[in-house]
Amino acid sequence: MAETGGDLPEPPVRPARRAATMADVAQAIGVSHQTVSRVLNDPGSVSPETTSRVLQAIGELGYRRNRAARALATRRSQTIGVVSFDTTLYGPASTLFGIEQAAGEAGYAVTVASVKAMTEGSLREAIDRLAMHDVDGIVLIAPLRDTSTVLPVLDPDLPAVVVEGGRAPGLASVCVDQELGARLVTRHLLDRGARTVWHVAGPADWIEAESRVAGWRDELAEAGAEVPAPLRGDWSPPSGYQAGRKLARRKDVGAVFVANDQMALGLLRAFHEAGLRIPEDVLVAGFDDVPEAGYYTPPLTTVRQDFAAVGRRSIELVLEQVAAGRAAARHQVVAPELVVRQSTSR
Amino acid sequence: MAETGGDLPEPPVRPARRAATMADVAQAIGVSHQTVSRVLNDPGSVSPETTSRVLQAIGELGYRRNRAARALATRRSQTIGVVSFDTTLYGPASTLFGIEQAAGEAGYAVTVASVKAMTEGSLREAIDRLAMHDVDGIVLIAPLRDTSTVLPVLDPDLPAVVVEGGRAPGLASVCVDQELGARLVTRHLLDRGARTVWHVAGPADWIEAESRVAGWRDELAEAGAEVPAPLRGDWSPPSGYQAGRKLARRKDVGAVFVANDQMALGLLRAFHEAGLRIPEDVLVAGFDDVPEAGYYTPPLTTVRQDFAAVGRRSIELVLEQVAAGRAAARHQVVAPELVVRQSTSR
DNA sequence: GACCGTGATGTTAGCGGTAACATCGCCGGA
DNA sequence: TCCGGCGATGTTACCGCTAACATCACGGTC
Repeated sequence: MAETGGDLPEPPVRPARRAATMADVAQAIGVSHQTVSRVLNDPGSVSPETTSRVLQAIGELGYRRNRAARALATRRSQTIGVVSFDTTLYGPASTLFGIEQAAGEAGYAVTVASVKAMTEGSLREAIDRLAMHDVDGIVLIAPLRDTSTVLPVLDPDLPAVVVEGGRAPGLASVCVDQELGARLVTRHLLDRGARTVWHVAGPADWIEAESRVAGWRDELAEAGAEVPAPLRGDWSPPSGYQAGRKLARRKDVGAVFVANDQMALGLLRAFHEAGLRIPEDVLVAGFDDVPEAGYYTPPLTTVRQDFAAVGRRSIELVLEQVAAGRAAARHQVVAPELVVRQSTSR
Repeated sequence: MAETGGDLPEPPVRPARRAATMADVAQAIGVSHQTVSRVLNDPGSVSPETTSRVLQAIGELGYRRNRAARALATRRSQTIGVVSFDTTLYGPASTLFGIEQAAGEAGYAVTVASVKAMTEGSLREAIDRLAMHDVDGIVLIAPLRDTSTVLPVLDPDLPAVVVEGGRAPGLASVCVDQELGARLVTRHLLDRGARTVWHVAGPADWIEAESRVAGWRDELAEAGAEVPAPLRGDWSPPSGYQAGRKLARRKDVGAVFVANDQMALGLLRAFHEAGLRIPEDVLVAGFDDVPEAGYYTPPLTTVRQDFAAVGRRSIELVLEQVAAGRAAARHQVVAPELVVRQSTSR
């Protein structure tokens, strides 16, 4: 996309004083700037005596690398771009935190572009904003089932990892094993005496939601239990509340698996208002293990996702591609963990 | 702080092909690269005919600005650094989201450095990581009362804004009016018939916590009500739970103002376990208005903070300083809003 | 007709670094 | 003793852009 005048802000006033450069360090001790560069980047190629003189001068002059110059010379920015859906939600916020920690440890900066809707248009706009900052790679937290919105907006030459998304040809990806998590919690509810398990699912176009539906459905089928039609939510507490009101009107609901903890909270609210006791009357379980889940009324059984591990793995994969100079369609899966609390303990 | 060899990752393989440059665009239509630069940065200084030829060539060649070169030439990176405490918490995550949106609209990238503890050491490390990326300004989400940990780590020449922090000489800042929020909710509880209001406060060294204590205390004093000693939490649900257990043992607790919604959730849990009914037996209110607060059992009265506005104001202030080339110790206050729900409706 | 000012565009240099090629001295082998 | 190789360091050029200075043509005024 071409930029035109007016898109960027006016370059502001230059800083009052400039920092020491390699040329300054070199001149101070009578070596070439190339020698200073070698000390920092290829230390074995400089004699120990010269190396220590250079390091001392660096310390005395307060020299600090100039990222812009290095990026220009190497054509690399040491920056990873992250495109994410709503980062005030616990899952994306936690994944982003993990990404930022892992990137920092690898010496990379993280630039974030958030999108409000996972449409091709808003993804393209976010990726264009990142491309303007010459990121070396992209981590795309795009939990959509349909990767047809993702592939057209990615530059095939730019290293990329999709997190919690569908398997796309040629793309690396990291995800938590959603189906396994759903199976674990469904099995748990059946083991606690439920004849079948109702399900409040996430949005139909989210691959996480679909995987959880698949895991719940498969586990029920394998147990020979009836498979009721799932209800649909949008991850928010109000949508869980509405689903809870519907389920509360039925007489045959003994257990509910809710696709995330926030909707589970809404559902608990609705059941409470309808006079249902958890877990005496209905077993309830969620997914995610948000920090508050242990303090719901009652404390919620849930499936814990290791978002920090997801963040670390995605940085590992994207930097592997950056270092190799080419894409690598590797796929990594992080295991979930069932956390049993009072909402299923009767 | 001087960098030495080994601190940065090995510069990776260069991209396979290089993007079009201004020189390419210029050569394609027979003008100078300076003319191309003028079209993008000073459009009024080039004739309309030449301007349209340049823009067409830019589109055809897929020219995209090179940020590193421009940063080197102007000594500006168009990047704002954000230092924040735990960005998986709702407040910091929401503020960060607001900052990222506002910066994007102003044509700036945001680079984030998260810290786990608000100590001088970890703040310095985070700011050093940002300085390595030559940020043009810093937004420091540092809700500590004692700015003595903040001032030593900030470069006086680097534009900075402190968010939710103490007033420090020479620093710009943005905050929500915490005292006002605390007064509003305390007044509300008194108006609902409480003879006095107990308080579960945040950590003693957080300025938000102290401001909320001050607002609660002042409102009680003005109402001629007894001022009980506040209990201390650390913002987490478990700490609210412990406070709730202590309060539940007393016979004289008719209303509690909890310093955030997560601790309020824990306190509600403890009261429930002790057989106390909210709001029949005790009125309970929180602070923040997290999205789940409306679905607590019962739905929680709380004080809503406009984190998005905080984010926008902080970007406005930091970019004002960047443009002016000097610090401006302006201070902006965002008003809170009382949200009344069932936990105080009897 | 000459001269001066101004708008439009071109030329040159530098921002701070890395990479490629050059130079020099020393050491070992013939 | 001479020559070649290699380690350590220096020199030059370039990365892509902006800024400062230069050039040219045209129009207006004297």
